[in-house]
Amino acid sequence: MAVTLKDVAKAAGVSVSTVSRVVRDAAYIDASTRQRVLEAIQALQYRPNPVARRLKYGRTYTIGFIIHDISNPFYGHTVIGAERYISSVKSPEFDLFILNTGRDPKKEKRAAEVMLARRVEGIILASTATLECLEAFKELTIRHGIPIVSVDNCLGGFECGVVSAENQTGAYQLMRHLLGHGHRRIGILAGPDAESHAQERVKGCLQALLEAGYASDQVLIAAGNWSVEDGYRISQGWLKSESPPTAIFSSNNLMCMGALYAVQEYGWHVPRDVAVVSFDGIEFGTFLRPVLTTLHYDWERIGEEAARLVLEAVMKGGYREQPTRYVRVPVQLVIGESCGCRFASGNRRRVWEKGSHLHEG
Amino acid sequence: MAVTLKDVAKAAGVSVSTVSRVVRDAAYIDASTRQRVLEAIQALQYRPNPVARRLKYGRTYTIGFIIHDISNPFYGHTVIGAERYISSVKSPEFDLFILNTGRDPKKEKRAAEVMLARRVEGIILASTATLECLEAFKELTIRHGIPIVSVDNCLGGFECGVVSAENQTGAYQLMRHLLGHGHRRIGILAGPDAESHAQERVKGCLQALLEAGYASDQVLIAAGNWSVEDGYRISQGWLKSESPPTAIFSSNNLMCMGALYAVQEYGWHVPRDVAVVSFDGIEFGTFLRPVLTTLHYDWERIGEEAARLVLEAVMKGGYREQPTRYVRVPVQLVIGESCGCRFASGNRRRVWEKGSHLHEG
DNA sequence: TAGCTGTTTGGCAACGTTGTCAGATAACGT
DNA sequence: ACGTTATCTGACAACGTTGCCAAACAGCTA
Repeated sequence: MAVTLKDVAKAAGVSVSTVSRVVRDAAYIDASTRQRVLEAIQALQYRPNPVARRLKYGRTYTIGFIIHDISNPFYGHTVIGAERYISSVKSPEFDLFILNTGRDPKKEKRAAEVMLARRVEGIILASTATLECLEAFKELTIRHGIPIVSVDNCLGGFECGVVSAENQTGAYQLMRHLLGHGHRRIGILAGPDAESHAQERVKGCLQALLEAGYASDQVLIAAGNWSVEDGYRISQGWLKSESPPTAIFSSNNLMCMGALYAVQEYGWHVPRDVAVVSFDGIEFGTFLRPVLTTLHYDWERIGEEAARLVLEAVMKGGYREQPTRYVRVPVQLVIGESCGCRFASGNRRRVWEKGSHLHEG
Repeated sequence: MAVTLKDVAKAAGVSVSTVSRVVRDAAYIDASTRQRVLEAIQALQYRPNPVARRLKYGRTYTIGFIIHDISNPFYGHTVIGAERYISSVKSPEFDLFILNTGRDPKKEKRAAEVMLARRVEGIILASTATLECLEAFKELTIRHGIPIVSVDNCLGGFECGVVSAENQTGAYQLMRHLLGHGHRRIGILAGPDAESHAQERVKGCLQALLEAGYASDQVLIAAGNWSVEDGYRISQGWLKSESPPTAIFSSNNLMCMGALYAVQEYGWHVPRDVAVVSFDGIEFGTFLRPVLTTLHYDWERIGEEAARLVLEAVMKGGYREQPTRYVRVPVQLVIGESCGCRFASGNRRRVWEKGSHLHEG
């Protein structure tokens, strides 16, 4: 069906080896022969068969991307960044094999096996790995030598790359800004204890609180699983308690939306009755009222860096010669109205214009 | 490096053919032999090499997914749906090869060539194909026999599958609902003229307007390119005109956000001064104030149907025996506050609970 | 002329599968 | 005893590449 080297060889009146050499731009080819072969390739519209190449080289040139939820725009941006980097690498060209685990723990558990079956050469992990899965991924690296780069989560127990935002200093900045408005009682919506970036964000918060001289009974901390539901549930509990917080710090965007919903349902107003800020922006968040005060960072860049790290490791044959590497992506405080700043809404600029986020300093 | 049939054969003391037969579950295998082979497979953790299989069969078992913007949650849902369907099909297993074209016309133009180079067997097209690209894709189908399924856009000039929402009847419903509030002047933010679903949505609008006895000078129609910018620009123009609309119908979510922004910037209030409704919901749109009145439909389902159609065509060897097929996904009117209904906000339910959208009738 | 080096080619065996073909063995009816 | 059939197995040639090896030939030097 498709045009092969053999067809080109016949058309050009040379051997298959010669055509292959021209295609691969190898040395020792007569100029006139090359010309003839190139013409035949052009005429027949020959395209090398990547499958045959892969078999020959015993490699798949495939990077697996395990992702929790592509429909979350932030992860979508990560995919875009990773795809951009990977498609920018020519010879050899790599494929991205995307596996969306959704919220299905079964699928997440099977992810490692799927990756092995597809024989991916490296993995980008943008999924909250449970302890059980962690073991499986550890095995992938240790027994099969498949390098792993984790997005926004520092996996323990084995060598892997990590790309994440400046979690601690970011949370510190955001919390500091919030505290500038003088709050008596702060609620912190944390992520799962087991996840390193959740810890880092809490750490940054506590650092700011400590510096500002807050007492432990002025601070509420509760861990959610990053979901809207948990943000809602926890915030609701706080609001109904006898001393509700005057400000809520959410560790991610989804929980923040849950918090906003809870506040609104309770009949309170943001920021008049309770201030709300969030690590992570919200896609099209400027259309929310009040506009959120958030910590903004470039998710495409995160995807790009993850792809770079994993490809570098693949080229070098795993992490044997490359120790765990961390890449930190800078964050930027984006001040909106939800923190209680006196910012007039007329001051805002259109957020869909790239790079137009307001920032402090 | 990796375990091959040969290794298993040696371990089990049989020939490669025999192992292959066991793996493929072929007939004529002695029970005890099969047992021995299976044990060897288990012991050595043998996994068939998909690359070798593909080469042997001369197929790639790959479906290309050309997507305009994965970071748009709606397209993200489409990917999830397509991925779910494709991964549900076993023997043979197919891969999804995702190509994000972004807003880069160059990349979009090269998409067809990339798909040919990767030798995909079918294509899902969720990208606004320019006329130029259309020619390239036409060639893919006609000359190379690669079936194409278009998402939300009916490509002309060649046989292909189409999956889209009930555009016309949906727009009709939504517009009818809007008209129920008695408007004197309606602005319609349309999509590009060249795209069939843009036309269908306008058609539905006009149908409702005609039925309601609206005169042509009461209706404004302007075509945008689905972007926030265009929605903003066009709406701004309308608002500044001498007789601004009392209601705006947006053909998609992004343009609607632009419209909301323009209205707000102009100092008007939705829905008091101008009502706004939109085809397409907005991810987490219930967190917007006022809550939008929209037309909701299941994007995962769209991706699923697209994958089903394209796989069916691939199995049958192109569209030769299968005429163009349309799949229409039902829509649902979701009534919020932006249309001017008296709906109290307390009535709303939490939208992140699946399937909890309010609907009429 | 013979021997060397350098360039240009084609042949061929892989890579890991699959499926055909033929050979081997056992079980059957005549 | 024979052929016939059914069951089981191994050898082998593909699939489209690549890269090694050797062959062929040119242009050198001695």
